[in-house]
Amino acid sequence: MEIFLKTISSINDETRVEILNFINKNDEVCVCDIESSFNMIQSRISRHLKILKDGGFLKVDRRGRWAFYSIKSPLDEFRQSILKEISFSEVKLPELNKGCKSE
Amino acid sequence: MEIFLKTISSINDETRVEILNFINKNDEVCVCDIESSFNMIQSRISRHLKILKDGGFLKVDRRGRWAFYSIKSPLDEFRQSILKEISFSEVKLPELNKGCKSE
DNA sequence: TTTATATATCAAGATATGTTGATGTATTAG
DNA sequence: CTAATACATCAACATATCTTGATATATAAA
Repeated sequence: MEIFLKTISSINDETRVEILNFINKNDEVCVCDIESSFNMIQSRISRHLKILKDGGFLKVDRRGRWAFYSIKSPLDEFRQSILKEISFSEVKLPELNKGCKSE
Repeated sequence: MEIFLKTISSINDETRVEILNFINKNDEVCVCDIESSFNMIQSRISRHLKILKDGGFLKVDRRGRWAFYSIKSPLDEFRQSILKEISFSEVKLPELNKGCKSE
């Protein structure tokens, strides 16, 4: 039950659904790209990413000073059905906007 | 998006997940049966039932002075997958306890 | 028609969650 | 080593949600 509710609460927020859909469509993105694509401050993005990760949807790969987030793989059937439902739900999908100042 | 979030928020609560699972296992129950099976006050049960109904999971059939709740039928694939996941999630399932004083 | 039962809804208080700005940590460029 | 960049976390405030007790409505029994 705990895991189920953690999964559900992680997607019980408009911003997180949009971020999850964004990552799902863009394969792998770093925090500053999400930040500039959504025009939201970094602490907000970071918090939501943590919740989505704890909800079992995302994985992180830290390379250099960046944290690259992508859909966890393999993803169980239930979370897959959620991603599918989200992609059918006309969620706002901003353009990918590279926000990092270095490389 | 609105519908998706309404669906998700309706199951983002331990009590509602338990009630939903309870109704799913018992086919059709009235409010006072849920009230006495869960040992919760009526206004609380009533509120949660409304939210689950608005979330697209339940339907009501009013007969006499009772309101009988059951799983909405037909149920779309996404909500079906949620019910399935709940039944796999070791949710507390109280005994059906008839709570109505009349008949 | 008066009363009891079944259910719904509302207001108030308690609790949980989201947003922001500040600060902490890690990595890398200079 | 110092400074800049990328990211995480925390405290404070704002907002949303849940619980309870009171009240409203509807049905049916007496």
